[in-house]
Amino acid sequence: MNASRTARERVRAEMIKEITDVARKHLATEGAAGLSLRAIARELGMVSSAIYRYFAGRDELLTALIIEGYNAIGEVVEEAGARARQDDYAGRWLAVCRAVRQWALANPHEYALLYGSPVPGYKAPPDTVTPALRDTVVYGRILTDAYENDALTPPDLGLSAPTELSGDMERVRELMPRLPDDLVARAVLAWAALFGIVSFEVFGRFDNTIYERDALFDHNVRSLARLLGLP
Amino acid sequence: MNASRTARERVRAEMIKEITDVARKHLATEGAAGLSLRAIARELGMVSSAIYRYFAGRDELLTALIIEGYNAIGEVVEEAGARARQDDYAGRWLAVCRAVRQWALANPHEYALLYGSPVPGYKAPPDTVTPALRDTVVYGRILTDAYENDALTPPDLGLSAPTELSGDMERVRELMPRLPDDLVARAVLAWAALFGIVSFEVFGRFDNTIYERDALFDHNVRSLARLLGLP
DNA sequence: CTGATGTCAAGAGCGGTGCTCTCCATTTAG
DNA sequence: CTAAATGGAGAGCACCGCTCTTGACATCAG
Repeated sequence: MNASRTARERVRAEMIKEITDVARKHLATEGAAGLSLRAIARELGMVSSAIYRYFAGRDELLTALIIEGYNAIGEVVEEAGARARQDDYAGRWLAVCRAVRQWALANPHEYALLYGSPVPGYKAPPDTVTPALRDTVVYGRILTDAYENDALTPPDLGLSAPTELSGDMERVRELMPRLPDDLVARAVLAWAALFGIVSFEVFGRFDNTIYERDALFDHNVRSLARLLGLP
Repeated sequence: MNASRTARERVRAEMIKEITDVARKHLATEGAAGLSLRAIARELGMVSSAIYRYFAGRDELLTALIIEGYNAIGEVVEEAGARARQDDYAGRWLAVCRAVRQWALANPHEYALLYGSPVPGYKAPPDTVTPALRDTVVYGRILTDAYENDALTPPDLGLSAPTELSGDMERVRELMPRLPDDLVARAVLAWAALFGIVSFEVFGRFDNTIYERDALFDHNVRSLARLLGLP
């Protein structure tokens, strides 16, 4: 009976996978706004109402795609970070940044779904939190590794993080243990800057102006590395 | 006859303004995806098809809102930059950054429309280009002013912009004349970083982690100022 | 003043959407 | 074997963008 029950659940899981596969394909071509349950059902040869046996609605399907997306970018970032020589912290940072950018350029609509405007009316459920942090975890580990091996030598900017930030910095420190507040603040800045650069490029803000995008990206990311104190 | 024709055109212009006003209100509450021509018409007490006398379709209305948005943020940025002491370049930079952030926080949906994911299938017409650059023009002027008064002393990061970027940097230099390539590259980085930070905050990426957002923003923006060489 | 012209609101209608509900065949569990 | 759970199909609701036709009205030329 356990086997038969598993049989049903297996076909159900397969159905869910088919739906999300088609949905991801539509998302890639049309964007999140163009994601239509009816179109998905049509492509799967079933009627639209049948989709509701598997997803409570459009939002739930979107959530599944968001989680998949975070895991996808998290995975490429993890792999990129792992491929670099582990004691080459700047190299790991560069690899991570390139992985983020490459994935974003290859999957612009998914990137927009994850890092662009939030879908109005859509509230991210808690299950998205962990996948959403996969890439950031890799980033944090690089910084902590570098810091513990005395490989972080950030340039003095004549600034230090205000003490009122200590609570916030403490929370961020979960991702990058042991770093002092000043460095945590810089880490947040660099991470936000990375996605600012990538978003500018993916969302078309470089059109008709910047053409040597690989070179500019690498250069900017290296500048951020220096800001963080990576050699 | 000219007067009468103007009379007609005046009521037409007023109609257009009423439509965009209502549309902006809906945009602010529902977001771009929830912008409905029918709902706008309903609120104006007319039938949806009448809207098409003034706008060719949803996209054209969206374009009007985008242009208005760019002008709105451009205006607050211009004013903020003008209010600061003109020889206080770092102060002007800080004022501009704060203006961007404040406007974004006050108008999150409009900000998302301008700097978030592009609306799928929507192609920005050329009329949006000039308004889109209003804020950036202010930014460029600050940098050029500072540079010409020898007030830009960027820290040496041991990097210089690769020569293949010279063409791109030349184009960007239209906004910030005379700056050397290295500084132009840093300027692009800092500008993208600014919008990265603001987007993180507006799009909810700081939720449950960062609470002292004013302080963190100011600190990060000051760090960027140092990176640019602003005192 | 009259007739032609241009403008615009209204309404009907098309094809699309998310979502709900009922009906029914099949599969599963006891 | 029977009762319950499952899931597909279909109809239908309210909404959407958009198009087309119709009729009221204001403007203009003769």
